[in-house]
Amino acid sequence: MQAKVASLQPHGDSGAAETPLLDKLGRFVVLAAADREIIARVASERVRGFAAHEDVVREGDRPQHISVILSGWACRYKVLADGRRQVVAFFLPGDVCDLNVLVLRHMDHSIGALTPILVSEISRAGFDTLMGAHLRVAQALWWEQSVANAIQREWAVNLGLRDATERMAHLFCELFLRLSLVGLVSGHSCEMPVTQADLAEATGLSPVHVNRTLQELRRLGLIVLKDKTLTIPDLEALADTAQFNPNYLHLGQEGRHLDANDR
Amino acid sequence: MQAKVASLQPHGDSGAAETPLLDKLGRFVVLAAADREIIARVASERVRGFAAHEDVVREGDRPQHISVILSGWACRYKVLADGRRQVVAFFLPGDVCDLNVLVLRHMDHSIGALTPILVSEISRAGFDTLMGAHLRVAQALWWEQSVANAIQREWAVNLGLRDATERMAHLFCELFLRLSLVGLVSGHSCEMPVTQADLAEATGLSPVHVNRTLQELRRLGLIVLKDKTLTIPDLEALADTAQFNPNYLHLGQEGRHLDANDR
DNA sequence: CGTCCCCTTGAATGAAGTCAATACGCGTGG
DNA sequence: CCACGCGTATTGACTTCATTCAAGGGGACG
Repeated sequence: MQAKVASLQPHGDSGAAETPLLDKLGRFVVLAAADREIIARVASERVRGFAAHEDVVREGDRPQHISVILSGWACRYKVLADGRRQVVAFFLPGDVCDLNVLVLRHMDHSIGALTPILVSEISRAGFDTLMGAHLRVAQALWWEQSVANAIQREWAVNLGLRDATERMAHLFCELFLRLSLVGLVSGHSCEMPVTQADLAEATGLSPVHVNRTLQELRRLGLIVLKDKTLTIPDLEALADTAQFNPNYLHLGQEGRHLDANDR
Repeated sequence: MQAKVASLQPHGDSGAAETPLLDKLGRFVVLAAADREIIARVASERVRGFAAHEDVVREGDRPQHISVILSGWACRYKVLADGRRQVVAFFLPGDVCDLNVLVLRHMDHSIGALTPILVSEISRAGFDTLMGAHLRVAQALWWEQSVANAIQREWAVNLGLRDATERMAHLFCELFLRLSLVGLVSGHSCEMPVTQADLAEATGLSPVHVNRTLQELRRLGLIVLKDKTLTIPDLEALADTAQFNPNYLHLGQEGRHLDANDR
């Protein structure tokens, strides 16, 4: 009755945690050594750290660079005039924060650190290098951006029609798979370094109800969450209660035909 | 107390309704005559009609072309295994349905007509022509895509933290401004050719509650909605109750510095 | 040892959903 | 011309899910 969850197995814990971006891009296109080298170089030009709760970019800013998360978690959020906050995306290691700041000049939202983070700041010039010099890299970046958009759409679905339990379960499924892409799950566990209040802002629930929802998921034996560590004993089962369909993450090696070595 | 709504005046009813795409793109970059000509040509190669409620593309498909709405309204939606539907975007005349189908091969959602529509189907080849031949056009398409993503984010905010009244009001503000971009508002009125059930799927509310919410907005004198026509007597007032901040639509002529004639 | 942050729990309230009945147009065909 | 059916809009009564308010507990850290 549930759509196929063929690719629910965590993906490649092969990836080295130091190069989450390479891990991710390499999952879509087959990068040549030169490609990998140039990504690594551009992405290490300027590295910056932020403390938890610090803003990386703020609404209204006109950033001159793109940020890539190297370690830690961040989020994209918007604030209404009366202070209500909604997190509309989580950024995990390897995620590119905002490719389109280069075309939309003013930020229409903010990006904040959820935990202490390290980000690589890629300048316009560095970006042009990436996009121009190597076709495969440009394609990979486009793909990463497209997947981010797809995730954004799925969040709308999550907020629009899933109840609290499904919503939390869905978020956990997504984060678990995304973390597995960059080698950050081990066995059935991954880090979950955010507070219940953070989860509340991401799911549109109240902190109190997040707490109750987590207890419900625990009671059902679907998750173990303790000491900032999430364990999912049975991912299929969790996916089932979440009505989670991983297709929107486009994990299917869709771009593997774009092989840098096949010319 | 409300963020500046400087650009709340409807934009340029100058645009001819026959060329909504040109209207929109021309709002970002200044297109040369040759640019306009090539867009018009590519966009008129293959035109197709769909009846209301017909699907333009379905989840799982691998479309070989990009669709641009010429007339009528469509939507992007997702369906859960148990049949629950969530609309995650409205497409109005001039909107490009999905630039990234060219990189993400399988559709992770469907696109359906809300009213009878005419779409222009741009093939991969036509798309390459657009992107390759004229830098300005490529930039304009990127911009259109980026704005679409920004809108998607705002929908998440809408679903996550606004109550029913604010949510409906917000949707109306957005649609009104987007329609004004393509010359489809006259005075304080625009078409609203969708049913209350459609609005329900877009706002994550039940049809019954949409009805009550509409009555509430009418009672407050914020909208007149009758015979598929929406009239907003006081856009500022509606925007205020919606906590609507138009910045995410990026109406500010941000790309006007990209002038095709300034070389 | 106190303070702060985070998590937890309970009880009361409220917003939106569900169910069900009714009403209104509108086109179709008898 | 009228009866019928269908999709859409409306209304009322009841239920449910989630929020709010308020209080207490536990651990980390100065």
